[in-house]
Amino acid sequence: MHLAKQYDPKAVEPRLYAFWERGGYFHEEPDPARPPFIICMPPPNVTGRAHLGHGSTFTSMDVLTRYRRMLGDNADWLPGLDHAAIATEALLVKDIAGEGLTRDDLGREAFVQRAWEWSRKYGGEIDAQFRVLGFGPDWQRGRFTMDDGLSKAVRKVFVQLYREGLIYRGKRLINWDPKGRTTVSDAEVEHVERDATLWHVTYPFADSSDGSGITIASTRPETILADVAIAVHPDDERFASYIGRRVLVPPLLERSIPIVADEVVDRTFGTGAVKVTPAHDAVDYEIGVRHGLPMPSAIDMDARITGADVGVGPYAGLDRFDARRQIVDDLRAAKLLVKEEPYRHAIALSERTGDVIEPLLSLQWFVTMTPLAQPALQAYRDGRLAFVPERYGRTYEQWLENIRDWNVSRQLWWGHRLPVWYTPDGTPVVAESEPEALEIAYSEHGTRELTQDPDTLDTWFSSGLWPLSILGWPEKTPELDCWYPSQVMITGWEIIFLWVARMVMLGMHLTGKVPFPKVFITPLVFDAQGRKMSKSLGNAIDPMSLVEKYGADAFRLGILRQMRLEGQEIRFQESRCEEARNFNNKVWNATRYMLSLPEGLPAALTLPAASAMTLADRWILVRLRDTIVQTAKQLDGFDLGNATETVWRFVWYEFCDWYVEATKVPHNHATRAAILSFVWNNAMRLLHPIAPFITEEVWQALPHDGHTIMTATWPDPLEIPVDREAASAFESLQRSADRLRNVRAEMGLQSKQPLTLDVPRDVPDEVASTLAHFVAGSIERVGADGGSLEEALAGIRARAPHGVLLERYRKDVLRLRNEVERLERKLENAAFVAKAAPDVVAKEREKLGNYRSELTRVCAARAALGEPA
RNA sequence: GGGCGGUUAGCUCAGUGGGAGAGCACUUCCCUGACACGGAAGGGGUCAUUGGUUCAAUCCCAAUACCGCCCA
Repeated sequence: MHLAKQYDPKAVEPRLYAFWERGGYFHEEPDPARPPFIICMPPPNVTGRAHLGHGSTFTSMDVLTRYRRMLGDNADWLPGLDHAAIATEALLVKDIAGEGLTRDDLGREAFVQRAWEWSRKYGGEIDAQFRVLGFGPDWQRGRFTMDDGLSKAVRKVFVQLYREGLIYRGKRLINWDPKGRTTVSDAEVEHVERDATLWHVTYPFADSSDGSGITIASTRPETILADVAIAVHPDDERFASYIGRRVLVPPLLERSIPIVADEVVDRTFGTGAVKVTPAHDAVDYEIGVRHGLPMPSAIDMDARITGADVGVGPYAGLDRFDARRQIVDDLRAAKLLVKEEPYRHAIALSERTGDVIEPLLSLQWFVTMTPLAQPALQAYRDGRLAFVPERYGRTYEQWLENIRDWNVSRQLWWGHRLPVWYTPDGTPVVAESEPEALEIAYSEHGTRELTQDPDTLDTWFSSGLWPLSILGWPEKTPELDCWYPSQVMITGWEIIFLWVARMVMLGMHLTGKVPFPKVFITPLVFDAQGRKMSKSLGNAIDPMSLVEKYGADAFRLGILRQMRLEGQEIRFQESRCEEARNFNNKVWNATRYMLSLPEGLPAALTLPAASAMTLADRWILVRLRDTIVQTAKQLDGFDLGNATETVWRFVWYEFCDWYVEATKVPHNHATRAAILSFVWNNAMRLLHPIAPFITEEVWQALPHDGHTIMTATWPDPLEIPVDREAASAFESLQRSADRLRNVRAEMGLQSKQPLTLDVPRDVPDEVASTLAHFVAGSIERVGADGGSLEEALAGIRARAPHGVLLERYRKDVLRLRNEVERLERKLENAAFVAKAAPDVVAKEREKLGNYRSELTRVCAARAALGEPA
């Protein structure tokens, strides 16, 4: 069999993925006889593309699913797509604008039709990208949040919550996204610090014409038009006499409003007096409610000034920001603007469109959250729901403790339409279907005339049902029986509120069960300077381009090795992928070496008799066993970065650097083919969840059982014989090799010039020649050492010019004396011996003994060269 | 304002209550019969600062400084 000198992932990966998919290895049926291991994929946006974030989150899911499948679990990773209403609709609106059309020109039906076409087109694209990355969810079970079954679940839940009194319609202050032309929930608003201006504006007293008044400070003068009061703190002596008086609203001066006292006013902000605009500010809204103030609006859903509720004079129809400029100018002209100061404050932006959020009073549908939040909080507090890393539990807890009602209606067309109809007099009828609504309308309201609410539901409403609906709920399916709750939810911290908490609340409310016992929060990916990756910064890296350069396995390895269990971010370095490509090449070439052995490889994976094994054989088996145990422990604890590191180190720094080298020594030939095959087969299985492609390719090329490594069993450490004494002796050999290589380097010896080693007669030929190979040395036998093999190895000296050896000994003596002195001091300290743990003291004593005997050897060697000790 | 992270080699980061490690980068040597996407040998750190606990602190505790994130 001929294998190319360099590993070429492009020649391997697509072929193997097709092989897996054809073989149906990603698919699983519910099997109550085996422990389930179910992960629901956070459904990517249907218009989305793979990005580096998928590198950490989705690779983690793939690794864990593959691992648990090999362990024999009933493992399934359930994929899907989210209809992502705002994002998709925004794209569509932009697209049809290119044709000179608006959403309304197209009409609802045609628009939705078009959204479906887009979904089919783009949904296929991200799935294809996931295949390139080697992700292996159970594609046959893929679901889309707009599918019939899932839509039915959404309607059912809405109706149920409504009938339980947990959904209501009300006029409340909502977050309006003018660009997206829809409301968004509190969780979709981000606060960003911006430079702004604080304008100090005087409102003249209505009852005097001497020009006196009260001055307030505001960053939003355009909302002055809808002011209904001025508020001051009740204990603020500066304004005590003003309370109850009225002022005129500038710059029109056509309306008068009262000055009220409210505890919420911050006396240190601005002038200490604030304007109150209940229809356009959350804090003002609360003041308005407390004082029974009217709540007129002056800004409409186009973010333009409107005179519908209140006189707005010449400003009617102006855009909110134009109106701001105009009003400031007019205030200045009227000498009512007393101060303009630069001011830095947080403004609210829509996470979906980036537009400045406009708080508006609007009639919308809301979910009452407190009754849903209580059980979700309880589940966390009594441990039925746990976060990894734990600290994210606090985030979850605090959000639920301060939860506010959830505005779920969206003024979009793409999404689940509200199952709400209105009678001619505006009475809402909530039902799962139109026929049912008609029935209710007739029996309860005596009419058959209904109009459906035009709004759709917040996308997260359907996402919140995902762990249930993906399994067929509300139908009773075998999948639901077996696979709900799932075992772990894996996602990024940015959607703990938007998604995780809502899944828990809805899942618990509908089934009484927490949808998953564990939430594993993966780090977010940033660029190497710690900046968020974005198109505008131009620092975004397309995972597809990394696969193109290094291969999917290298991409996965590269990003996994940058994951830290406790980390909240990865500063992504592309060099890590390059390193991983080199690692894969190493794996490939080690395989080539094995395939080139003249004696060939055995047909079966059997180990030689223990008595036949060499020192190196015994060592690598011990290392393999320890690696298996450690890797499994780390995977079980979601510590994927360290699990990857563990396998990597074993493969490269132990197996390739030491064991493979040892097998080149003729004394080690007899057992090498069997051990190499056995260890490498195990190593490939350990590595497979992390780097699925190359491990499959190598596994297939070497002795193996079964059709695919995907369904091979996870290595069992108990099947591996261990001889720790031999392993420890081999480690002495390694230390000897390190020391002797240093002598070689200090002598300036070229690699082809042999270094002669004085090896005691009682060191076996196999061991002596292995050491000689590592240092490119030749062996001269000297008198027996008499001690253990380990001691003999530690004492092996090189034949080198006296000067070189003396320099080496000088350094050794210095180092060893230092250690001996340090330990002597420590052990002479009565407090240490008395108070430290006995095993610590014993260990320190042993260390001291070792250093002393090594020092004795070095001194003796030095004396033999004629130097005083 | 409340909460949470981080500060270890030039860079990105591991790590442990008993005198600190990796990769990249750097220096030197080597295309040794798997691999130059490789091998070998090196240089480089008062483990942010200050106090405390302890026989012993880079590690635990407290405060400070700086960087970042979340919530309001």
